[in-house]
Amino acid sequence: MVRRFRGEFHQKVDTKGRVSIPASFRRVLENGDPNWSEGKAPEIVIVYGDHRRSYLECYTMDAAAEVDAKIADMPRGTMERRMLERLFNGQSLQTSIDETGRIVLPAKLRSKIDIADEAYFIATGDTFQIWKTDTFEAEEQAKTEAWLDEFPDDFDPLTLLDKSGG
Amino acid sequence: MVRRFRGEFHQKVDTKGRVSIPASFRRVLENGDPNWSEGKAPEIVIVYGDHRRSYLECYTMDAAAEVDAKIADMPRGTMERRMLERLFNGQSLQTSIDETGRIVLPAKLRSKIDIADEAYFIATGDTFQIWKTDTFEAEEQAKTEAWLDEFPDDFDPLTLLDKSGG
DNA sequence: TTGAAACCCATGTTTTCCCATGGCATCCCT
DNA sequence: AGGGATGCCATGGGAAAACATGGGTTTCAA
Repeated sequence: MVRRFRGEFHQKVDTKGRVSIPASFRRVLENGDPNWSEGKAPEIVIVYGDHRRSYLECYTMDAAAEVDAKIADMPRGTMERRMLERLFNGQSLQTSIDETGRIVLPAKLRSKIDIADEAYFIATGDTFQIWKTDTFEAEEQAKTEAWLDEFPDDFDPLTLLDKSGG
Repeated sequence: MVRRFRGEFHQKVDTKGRVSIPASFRRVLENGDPNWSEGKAPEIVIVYGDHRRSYLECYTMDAAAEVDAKIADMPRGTMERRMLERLFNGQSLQTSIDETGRIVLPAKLRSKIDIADEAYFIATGDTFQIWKTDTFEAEEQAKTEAWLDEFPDDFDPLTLLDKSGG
């Protein structure tokens, strides 16, 4: 029983916006959908956010429900709650994976993250992200490099594990 | 079985006040109407409120019943209850979705939120709202920007989830 | 008796569905 | 150990269904 997304993949996007979800991600989505059973189509929540976000963040149904519950626990009428509702309920899309393992990314989402015929998938634990390859390399890799540069050459990020959370 | 509204849409409003309810919202309204069955017209409750409210808030029948029940639990004769009854029962409208997926927004409601030929729909979880596009952008986006300015450039609002609730 | 609401019909577009194929890894039989 | 057989996977294309939208005509109540 796989619970966490792992790995990175480059997938083709066809003219209709169809993209194959990497098979290993599908297993996680299936397990994370309480309504799913063998032979059925697992569902997924894709958060695209506002103009400043340049990638799509994808949630299993369980993970999305968890976020929804947390939002519902926040006091009504606060700016925080309002903003999160806007982002998570408004600027998002729920869809399902077809029998061939694909989803359709509507033109709106494709143009938002500026992808044409290829998408880059990368796991982030209990969600995964969809990027335009170039954007990811420019934005994220650069950030990572910059961050790592602060440490010695032989620095192992895993040493951080024992510092914070404990 | 979809229970929550998700997404945002721009829909045309014709001269008769007819608007298509986004298909994915219709699925939620159908599921949230105890009297609905295949081929029938799901009902919806639209709360328009007093003069200071610049959007329409739309409830499934179940969600509306839930609010009604909560109001009914309040002590009779209190100002709070009276006010909520006025808002929720008085300043609201129950209607149904026709076979082509549309509702009719009466002239009164259209002029209240000042829409002419386009309406902006945005999900907020167990309800959705209808705005004039310009109003939404002016009021809400501005608030959002102002709020986000307090945070770093790459701030992800979802980080707030783990701060408060815990 | 007129304006608005309800009803019926029509159409272009988008989305979904169904079918098809080549590649790759695995399994299994000899 | 070879070598097909098997099955999942990523991807493509056409047909069918659903969707958003428009227009006319009848109803009905003020």
